[in-house]
Amino acid sequence: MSADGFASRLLAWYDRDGRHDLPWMHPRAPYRVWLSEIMLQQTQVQTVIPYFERFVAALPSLPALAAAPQDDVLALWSGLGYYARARNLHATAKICVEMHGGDLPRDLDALVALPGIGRSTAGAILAQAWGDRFPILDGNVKRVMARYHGIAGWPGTPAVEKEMWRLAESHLPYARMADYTQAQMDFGATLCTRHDPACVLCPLQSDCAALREGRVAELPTAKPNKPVPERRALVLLAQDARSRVLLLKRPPAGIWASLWSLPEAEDHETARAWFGKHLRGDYDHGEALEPIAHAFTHYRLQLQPLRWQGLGLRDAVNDDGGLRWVAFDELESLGIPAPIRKLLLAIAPRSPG
DNA sequence: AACACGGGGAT
DNA sequence: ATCCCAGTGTT
Repeated sequence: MSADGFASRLLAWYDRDGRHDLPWMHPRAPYRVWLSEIMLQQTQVQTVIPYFERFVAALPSLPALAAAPQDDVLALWSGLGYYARARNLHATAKICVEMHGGDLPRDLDALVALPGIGRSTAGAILAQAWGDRFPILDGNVKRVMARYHGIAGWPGTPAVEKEMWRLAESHLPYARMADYTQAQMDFGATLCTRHDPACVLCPLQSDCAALREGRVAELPTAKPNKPVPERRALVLLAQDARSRVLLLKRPPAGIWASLWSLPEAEDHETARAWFGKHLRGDYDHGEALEPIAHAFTHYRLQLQPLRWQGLGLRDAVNDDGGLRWVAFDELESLGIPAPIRKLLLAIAPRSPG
């Protein structure tokens, strides 16, 4: 074990107080570890668990994922956010079937070369799936390193991050790498938390710089914040005589890439033009529904839905591959942005509200 | 170095 | 309201 006792103390804590029953641990197979690590990027454990269970039930192996249609993968991801993760996951599965015999490569650089896998995720996969000796540097480890070593400066800056990689590497044990990796994440998520960490219970309290210096609350240094812009848009909620809803597949890049959503327009002029080109009916008969406010990390979005019923498509646009009438009972099989899904469920027949 | 990329939970 | 989370990819 490393000489300073960091890892051995963390492992002893993990044996008693860590989480040993997370779904991706039983079995702790490479495919499941990989999937869990991707889902857990910027996403908390309790959010991920039901998505993970549903995903592995539908696509239990890497080759099964590789063979699945993209719409199926996005439907399984729908509501989890950061949909590039799902597209990269799918792309990586195909590459692994093509180049690595249907398995993930057991090699750091080969993993990092795959879409959606950076250095931290690659280390987490190698350590948890095979016990290989690589560090991770996620938000938990950054927080623990900042406090334990008294490192000031936002961890997103390259200089701070580089120093933290070095420190994380310096603590690696020579055995139990899978448990050690899980231990760090459990420790950061449940004891050395962002707010009100349980320092009195901490196995590292005797050597923690932040605790010694009374800087626990101010470390790690918060990200400098900037004002977030607001964007407004109209969304067109067209229904046909059978109450089906007209959905449009979004472009493969940008926000909500490749998901099915409602047609959007910047203003009424643009909306009217789009309506006239694609639909038969009277734009001015649209009913304005309650606006939807949706907050992203980097901007706020206010959507104003306009609803029409009993419409038809113009004959000429039936071949448009990105447009589709969708019945309410088909919604669960498609990848749809969370606020749009919520809106559609609110107007569904026999729905609450 | 800064930004894009979702959604939910905590305060 | 605001922050931030088991980050990565693009510019």
